[in-house]
Amino acid sequence: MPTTCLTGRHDKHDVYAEQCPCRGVLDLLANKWTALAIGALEDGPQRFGALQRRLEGVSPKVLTQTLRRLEEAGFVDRTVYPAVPLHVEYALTELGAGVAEPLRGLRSWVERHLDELLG
Amino acid sequence: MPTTCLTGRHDKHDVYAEQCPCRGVLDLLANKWTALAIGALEDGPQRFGALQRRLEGVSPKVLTQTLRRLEEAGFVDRTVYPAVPLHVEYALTELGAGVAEPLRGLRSWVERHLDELLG
DNA sequence: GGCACCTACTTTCTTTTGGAAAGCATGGAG
DNA sequence: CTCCATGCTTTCCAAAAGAAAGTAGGTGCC
Repeated sequence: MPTTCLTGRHDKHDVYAEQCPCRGVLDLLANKWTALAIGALEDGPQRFGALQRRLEGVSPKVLTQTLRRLEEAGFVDRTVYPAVPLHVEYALTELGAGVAEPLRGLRSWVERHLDELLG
Repeated sequence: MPTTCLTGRHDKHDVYAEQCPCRGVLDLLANKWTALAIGALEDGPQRFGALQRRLEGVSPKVLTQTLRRLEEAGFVDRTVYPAVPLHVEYALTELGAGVAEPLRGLRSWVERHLDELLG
C-alpha cells in the first residue's frame, strides 16, 4: 500500500505522492535559481539589481518569476521603497530562512565535491 | 571583485559563478525528479519499473533522461541483467550516496513544514 | 524643454525542456 | 500463433527557460 497524501492537512505528507501539495513545493525549491536566490538572501535583504549581479547569468525575466513564486509560497518578502530612487528589497521570511539550510547543504556539497565529479 | 571559477580544478568552486562547472551539476541535482530518484535509490538498487511506480507521475521518457544524466555525471550505476526476463538495475555510486544526504534534507524539510506553508 | 540615466521590470521571440501517448524489441507462457 | 512483461524509444504538443529589446516613473544636467 503506497503512502497516500491528499490535500487535507491531517495526512502525513509524502513527496513521492503525486497528489500531495508537497510536489509543488519541491518543484519550486528543487530548482537552480531558487537554490541560488535563497542562498544569496541568506546574507541579508537584497535589491533586485544586486541579486541579478550575484546570480550570474540570470535574466531579469527569470529572476522576477523566481522571486514572485518564492513570495507567493511564503519564502520571501518583497518590499517596495518608494523613495528616490525607487527600489525593491527582497528578504527571507522565517520559512525562507528555514529552507535556506537544506539548500545551503546542497550548494556546498556541489562545491566541495566538484573535483571528484570532474576527476 | 566577484569570485571567479573557471574550468580548471585548482580554483575554488562557486555555484554563483556562471562559468563554473558547478552550475551544470547544481542544475542536474536541483531538480524535482533527481531529488526523488536519488531518494528512492537510498533504499537500495532498484529496477526501472519500481522507480517508475515510486516516482508517481513520472513518464518513462523523463525517468530515462533523469537516470541517464545521473549515470553520466557519476551519481548512479546502471547494470543490465540479460537474464530472463531482462531487467536493469540502478544503484547509487559512492558519490550518489554522498549527495543523497543533502537531498534527503530538502525532501524532509518539505514534508515537515508543509502544514506551515499551507496554513 | 530635451536628453541621459537609474531602477525594476515587461514584452517579444526563439530555443530548450517537460510531459502524455503510443510504439518497439526481446523473450517467455499458453 | 497471440498475449504478457520489462525497459525503453519515438512522436507530438505544451510549458518553461533564455536572450534582447522595450517600458515606466523619477532625478539631474545643461
